[in-house]
Amino acid sequence: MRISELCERSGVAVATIKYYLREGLLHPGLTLAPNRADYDDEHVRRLRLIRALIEVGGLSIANVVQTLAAVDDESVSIHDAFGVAQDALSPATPALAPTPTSSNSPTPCTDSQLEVDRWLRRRRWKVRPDAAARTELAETLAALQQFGWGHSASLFDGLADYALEQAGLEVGYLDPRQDRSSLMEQAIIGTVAFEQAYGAIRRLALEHQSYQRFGRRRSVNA
Amino acid sequence: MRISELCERSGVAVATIKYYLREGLLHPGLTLAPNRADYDDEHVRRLRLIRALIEVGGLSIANVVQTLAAVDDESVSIHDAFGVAQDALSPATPALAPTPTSSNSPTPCTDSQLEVDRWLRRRRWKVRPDAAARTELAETLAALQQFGWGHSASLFDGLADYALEQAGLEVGYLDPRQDRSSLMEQAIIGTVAFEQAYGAIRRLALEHQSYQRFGRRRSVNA
DNA sequence: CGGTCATGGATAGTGACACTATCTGCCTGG
DNA sequence: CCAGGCAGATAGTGTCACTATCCATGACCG
Repeated sequence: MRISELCERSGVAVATIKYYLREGLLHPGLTLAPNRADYDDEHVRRLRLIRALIEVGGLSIANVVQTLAAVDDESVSIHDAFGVAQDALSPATPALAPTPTSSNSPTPCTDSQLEVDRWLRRRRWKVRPDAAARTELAETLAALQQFGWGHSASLFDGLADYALEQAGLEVGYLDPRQDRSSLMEQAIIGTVAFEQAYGAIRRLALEHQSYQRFGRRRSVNA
Repeated sequence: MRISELCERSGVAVATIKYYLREGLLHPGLTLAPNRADYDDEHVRRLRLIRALIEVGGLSIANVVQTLAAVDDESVSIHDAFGVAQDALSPATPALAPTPTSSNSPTPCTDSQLEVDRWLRRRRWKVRPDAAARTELAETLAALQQFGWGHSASLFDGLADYALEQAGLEVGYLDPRQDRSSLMEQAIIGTVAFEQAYGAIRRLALEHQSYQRFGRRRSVNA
């Protein structure tokens, strides 16, 4: 099919498809002539994956490139794919110490980092030492502490018990007998989409619970 | 204190503080003279909140403005604050039907939306009909369905049970006898930070579980 | 066979965003 | 009394994800 048909089927604008081709997100079509190329269902499928990663997962183009590279690289195992998807989802940390004019250190993040690392060891979770989520969790812990939410990483124990269980279900859902690329796609979409889903559900639950506790009397404010 | 001291104490660059003042994120200091203004601990505190919302929650400046407006508006109840924080966290939906060159409809989102709404009714969750998280969840569900993860919103039942429990704990942790602004801040930070925390923990758990299932034999790929 | 028009490929431009830099006069502390 | 920090205003920067324009080509249509 030609690019215009690919556009129609995927709902992605032609100019955007060309952009994705340039950036290497989408494999080039089969060139039939200098002004002719042929795209197939694989391209439609890939575009769906790209859009899902961007719209649902909120990934940047660069992260999508990395993730897709892992999908296409036959030497990357499913397990590694989870690592790739995980790191792509973790918001980029603005590196260490941007030193904002003053070299003052409002960064108790090192402490939190140590605490998080200890906490992971206690739980015996096998996680790469350089997993991006470690840092993210440390920063989050630091923020929570600053605003009066507990003090230690054991604050996360309940969360972690459940996350472990949920992750087990999710990983178990994957059927290793599927063809590799489907499996990869499913693993990656699962990683990003369930994360968004839990976030949304959590916010809905929070609203519901706060209604039960603080609501009913409509904003009368004493 | 003057702006340079505020900068030192908060770790935010002077130029950035000025920017926040312009954008209305930070209340102006007490003007003592055309070239003199006085800032206090409230400003330091507010800057901490702003940075936490931006760095931990990933909120845009515009969302931070909205959220802080709710914090400062005495007529907004705690319950409403959860709603505000929730909507600020939900990624902005690119409106309805951007019609990307073709008016083809690759949007089964309406179906998912109906399904999500029915699902919420079944659970008897009291949630604003226009809560942003509803739409977000519908889009996520659509994506999951496309890639072979189940079919109905009951996919989320387990997630929801746990989220409800967790949200109950979180809301229960707030002490209504605290002064209003602290309570608001704590509620808002809790909303955004626990969401990030769960995301990070979930990714760590996923990596651990996938290691148990697919790992050990290092990426040998058959 | 000739005209038209979508296409592939390249390059440049756009608008949003979150700052960042510069400039202009002031005060004010030393 | 004057060097220097400060408030306030305006303009500039870099990144990101597209989007628009251009050009030469060649497929399809009559």
